[in-house]
Amino acid sequence: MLKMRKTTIKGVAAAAGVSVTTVSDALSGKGRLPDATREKVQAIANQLGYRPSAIARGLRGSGIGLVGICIAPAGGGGALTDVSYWAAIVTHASQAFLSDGHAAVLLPHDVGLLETLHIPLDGVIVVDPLERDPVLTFFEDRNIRCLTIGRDVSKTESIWVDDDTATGVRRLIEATISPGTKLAFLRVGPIKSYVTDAISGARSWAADGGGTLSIHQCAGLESEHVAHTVREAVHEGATAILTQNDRLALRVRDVLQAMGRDVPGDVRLLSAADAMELGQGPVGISAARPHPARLAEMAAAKLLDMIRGQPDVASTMSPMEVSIRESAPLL
Amino acid sequence: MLKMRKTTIKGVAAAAGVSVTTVSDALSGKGRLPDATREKVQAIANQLGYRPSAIARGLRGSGIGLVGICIAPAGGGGALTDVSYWAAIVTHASQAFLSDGHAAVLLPHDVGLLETLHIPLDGVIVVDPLERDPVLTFFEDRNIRCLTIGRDVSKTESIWVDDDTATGVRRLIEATISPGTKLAFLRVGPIKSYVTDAISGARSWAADGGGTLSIHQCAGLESEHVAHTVREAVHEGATAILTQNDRLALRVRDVLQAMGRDVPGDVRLLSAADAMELGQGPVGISAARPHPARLAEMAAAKLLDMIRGQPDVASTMSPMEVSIRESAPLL
DNA sequence: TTGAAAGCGCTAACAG
DNA sequence: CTGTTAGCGCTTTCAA
Repeated sequence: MLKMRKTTIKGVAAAAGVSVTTVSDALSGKGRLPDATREKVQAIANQLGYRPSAIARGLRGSGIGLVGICIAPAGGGGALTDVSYWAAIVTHASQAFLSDGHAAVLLPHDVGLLETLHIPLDGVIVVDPLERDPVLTFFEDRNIRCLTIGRDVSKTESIWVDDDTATGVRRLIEATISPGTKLAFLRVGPIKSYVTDAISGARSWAADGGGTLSIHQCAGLESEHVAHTVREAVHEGATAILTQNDRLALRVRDVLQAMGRDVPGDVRLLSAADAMELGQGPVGISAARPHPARLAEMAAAKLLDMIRGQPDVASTMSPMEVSIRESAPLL
Repeated sequence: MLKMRKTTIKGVAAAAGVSVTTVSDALSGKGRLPDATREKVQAIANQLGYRPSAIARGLRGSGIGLVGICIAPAGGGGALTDVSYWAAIVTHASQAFLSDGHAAVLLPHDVGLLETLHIPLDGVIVVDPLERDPVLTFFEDRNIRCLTIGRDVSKTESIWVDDDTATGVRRLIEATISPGTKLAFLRVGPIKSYVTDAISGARSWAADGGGTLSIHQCAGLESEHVAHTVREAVHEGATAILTQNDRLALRVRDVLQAMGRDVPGDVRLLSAADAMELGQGPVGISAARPHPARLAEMAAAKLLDMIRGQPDVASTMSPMEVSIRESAPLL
């Protein structure tokens, strides 16, 4: 099979015996040509298998219809539930972009790699940015419109979409933890906005006389680290544990069981981020419910607005519901 | 803040008092300019925040470094396990592309949408193509290099990477189902190559005197449909059921339990596609193990070879292991 | 060692 | 109604 040069607009023009303008107009529906000409040109273009070059078209100005999705790595070697969160965001955002004629490019959360990429992006969504995230600076530097799901707490000027984790967590605690309780918050991995928010939710509960709060950092998601931290918390008298996320909650549940502590009898267990898995197993775990799909759709819509040059795009907090389960039933 | 026009190579040239050629050479390392000139130009470019336009660069020929990933929709409103399969493929393929300077674009499995997209693709991976998949024709028509994970069984000329489901399933059956057994295969959803393969694996087992095989089509994944089909199979005397995939297997397990049939006592249960979830729950389900991550890496590597113009890219079958669990223990 | 100029494929002014 | 022409930003001969 011969590798012939792709047919260009010039080829079509020649074959049809018209000018390139006529071809361009005929195919794009601009300029009112007589239907006869238009159809003739279309027929010939079709027959020649002509496909306008997206690159050449993009060169004239407006970009090429590409939007990036850049996902920060999860806390502890993401598997399980990060995947479904992540997948929900990617599919929903991507779908929203598609229905606007844009396509989503998967971007690495790594400036080194990003620098090698040279892709003409109309905008980017960064998911769960870290504190002072260099990736955000990267996009800022090249004037690429950027919107985050979750926030870089160090940036004030940025536009974002986020779950209202502070309020969600506070409500979750109020509904399930009796006043005066010693509550331990368990963190793990890099600082993301939802963690900060969860902590401030818990803090506000404590500050308003709900109880006392202590914060514990887990070295990792491995059982031994989790066990160590849980022991520490329990030893200090905590009778309720709030974990940063679902995976940590599952580990804590296992650890408590192994320690012979009853959930919720001896210790109540909560998670700041829900996931299907929390509903399964011996003792379902109460949690605040993030809405990745909704966030993704909002983020995509807003980013598209920004791309269209809309001036008044604002950040949005999305309210959370809570899932009450056996690990911390209603008071 | 002023919205100034982006600095182009011309701007840099003017600012540096040299020609555009010099700028181009200085930045791309071509043509042996004196280091003095080069550094000076680079400094100025840097200071002006100059970023060469990927589009303009691509216009000269070679494309822009984009590769598509196009995933066919799963059987019954994909959730659960499709997600992890899908995610493994997307992340691993995308990573492989990145390390070669390419970026992955998420493409819809829908020619209508694809037509609106106009993205300059160097190649595409289509995941789990359907029979006579129009999407494949679409890419073929525009001379876009295409490679599939799973195969379109109707296409002979195409290049693919696939699990060797036929052999895997046959081994799974041989290891767990005693000769002479009536085995029922349960299908659901669109025809994909792994289904065809699973069936031919089972057929070859039956043909070689292993037992008898009947094939049943489920109308959907809803409990009532599954229950209906299972009842049908059991009524015909089947004492072993092999399902097309994990989700169907989970449903069948529930249905059998609801019918008061013991697994594996009354009926042995197998799945042609493994997933983490099959290892959980009251009775773990034996299954053949697909390797999405490995397939994705192989697919990406091969596609990149094709893009580089390598002539001898061939299809590959990847061997499967099996997971033996309680639903069908070793004979 | 450097610069001028010719495109790459397409669209949008501007003439005819 | 249709054709000519001038770019879009860059790379790449080919001269100077």
